[in-house]
Amino acid sequence: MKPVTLKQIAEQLNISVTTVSKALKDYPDISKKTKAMVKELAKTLNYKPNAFAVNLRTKESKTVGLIIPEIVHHFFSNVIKGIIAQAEKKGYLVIILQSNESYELEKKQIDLLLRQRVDGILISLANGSAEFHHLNEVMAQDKPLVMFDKIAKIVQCSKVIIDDRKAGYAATQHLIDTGCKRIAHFRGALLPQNSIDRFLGYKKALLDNNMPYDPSIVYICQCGDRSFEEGRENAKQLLMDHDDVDGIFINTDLVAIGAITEFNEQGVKIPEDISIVGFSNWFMSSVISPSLTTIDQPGYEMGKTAFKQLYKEIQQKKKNKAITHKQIVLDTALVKRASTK
Amino acid sequence: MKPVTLKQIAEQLNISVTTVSKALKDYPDISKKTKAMVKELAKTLNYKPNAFAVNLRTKESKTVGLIIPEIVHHFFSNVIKGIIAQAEKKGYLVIILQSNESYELEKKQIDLLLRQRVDGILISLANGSAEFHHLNEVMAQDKPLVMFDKIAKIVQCSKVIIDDRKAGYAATQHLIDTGCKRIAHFRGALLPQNSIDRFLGYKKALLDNNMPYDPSIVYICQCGDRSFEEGRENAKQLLMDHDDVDGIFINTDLVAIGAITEFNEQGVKIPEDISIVGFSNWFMSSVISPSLTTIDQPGYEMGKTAFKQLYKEIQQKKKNKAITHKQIVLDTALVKRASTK
DNA sequence: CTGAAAGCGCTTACAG
DNA sequence: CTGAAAGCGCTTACAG
Repeated sequence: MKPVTLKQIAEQLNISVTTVSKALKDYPDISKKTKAMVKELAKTLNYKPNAFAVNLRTKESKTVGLIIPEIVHHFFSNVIKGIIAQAEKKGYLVIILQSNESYELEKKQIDLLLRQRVDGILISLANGSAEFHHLNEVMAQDKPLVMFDKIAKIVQCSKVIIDDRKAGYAATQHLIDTGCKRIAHFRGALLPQNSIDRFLGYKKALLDNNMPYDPSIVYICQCGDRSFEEGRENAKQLLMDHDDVDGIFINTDLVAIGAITEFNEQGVKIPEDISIVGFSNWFMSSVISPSLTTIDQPGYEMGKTAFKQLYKEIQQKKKNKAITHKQIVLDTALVKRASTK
Repeated sequence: MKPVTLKQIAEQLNISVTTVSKALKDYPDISKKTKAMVKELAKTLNYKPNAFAVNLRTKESKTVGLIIPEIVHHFFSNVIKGIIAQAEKKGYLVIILQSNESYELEKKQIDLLLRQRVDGILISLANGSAEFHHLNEVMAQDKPLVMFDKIAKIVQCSKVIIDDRKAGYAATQHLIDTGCKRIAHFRGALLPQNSIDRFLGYKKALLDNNMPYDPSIVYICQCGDRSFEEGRENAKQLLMDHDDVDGIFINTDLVAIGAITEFNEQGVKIPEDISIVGFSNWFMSSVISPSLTTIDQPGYEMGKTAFKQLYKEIQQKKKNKAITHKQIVLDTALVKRASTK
């Protein structure tokens, strides 16, 4: 059974396609009688407008694209949920693509979305992305672009982020306040702005408290698929190289959970021997033992906010107004649990 | 900057739109010279075909819809990942919608996807869905539909599932094999087929082992947003009502983790006082303490398989062949950990 | 209040 | 080897 078209309705009713179209959209210049007649038949025939045809005419797809590094991820799946919820409210559909932390894929996916003529794009960058020509291309086409969480400062578009530096500072300060004397850091990969900023917050907190910054107790993890294993490995290495460390600020909860698992197995007491602060407040951080002190990062809200901003820019563009970029910083909060004193 | 069209390329080259279109698609009846010329200019101008126009002509959208009860969910996010990965391989985009376990929303979303003229739909049902007219409508339009995980037996379409009854049986048998004498069950909501089947597997294992089935130690949870809390509440109730229970088979890991948390707090020893088997093998089940024995449910593979089947049916439809429905059952495995003896 | 006509950007059967 | 023409299903400015 092929979908019903306006033409079929028009023919059955012996009126023009124009009138049918206008009647369904409640144009004021159509008689009540005609409207009622058309609407009834449309309902009976289960008419659904062909989105392609509408889009082609109106140059609007009511669809946005979302590129995200990883879907199986507590934080990002909350962001997705927020975006989809907000998009649905405004009558938009969301096409989701996973970049797998690959710059090449990300580039290809931007191209796919542009072909698809989405009305706007939401993106959280892959770790590997250090070159942004593909993003500038989006903007060159006057297509609204909003970055969130993993952003590039240099790209001129709206951004929704948290203050990673401040949050990293708060996490480290908490370790200091609870008596830690030698604090290590498991940082994220080198490129992403947020792992840089969390690290800088860590460093600043140390210096502000007259504690020496020692690069030999800063460990790196890629925070991809192997986050949990990286946490274990770094913890193991740390115990071997620096058994005087009594606190660690860890870039991501999943890495922190790996570290906790390793410490538990080796009989290192948390927080007595070593205190740990994570980052992101994944659900599982509240149920492991000891439960993890961490920084709460509002994923759902970030998704909602990012879509709202994108929507605003889409509207601006529709009205031929200049698109105004905005940087929105969401609040984070330290969640104290059992992994710190 | 507006997107470049075929017409613009044609004008610049002083040839027809037809020729440009054919050249870009490597039709054999276009000269090599023309092809080279067209392709070069297309590249320079950064030409991207307008998907709406193509779709309108070809009646294909190269897009599929996915409706899922919940996105922030270890199992489902793995399914999504599998679907997207497979879709990308075949050049398809995926529009994701979350039904929030609501039948009304699900119905509305099916309608949205049909308007969008997606080439096919993948769905895992909301708990509340007991009426399937919206799904039959999809099939009435000859639109391929594949259900996965949360299915309705009565709907005539392809399905990708696990054998929940067998898995529930295996989980319960494991409790029996490890010495449990009185085994409770925390089942899922009443409607979904898989919570029914897991329950039936539990029941059959009891009977096959000459153990009495006692409905008073079967607790229900909705397994929605409040899974964790439901696990705690049920565990608390169980301790009050039936302190002779020494084993529980729990419908979902997240509920089981709630129960474990409650037992830990109340000083009930796992597995000495009570053994627990969960279902789904969420990542966090391996890191909590005690780690949770559970049934591994292959989410990523389920997503891949579901898309593959959908793709097959889309191809069949394109060739005007009859669509052949298939029920695919994926393997599960018991993962033994510390919550059972 | 109604409708003929143009056009969105493509594809493809057909003619030459 | 190339191109004119029709058409996919809509929307909307315009005429009557």
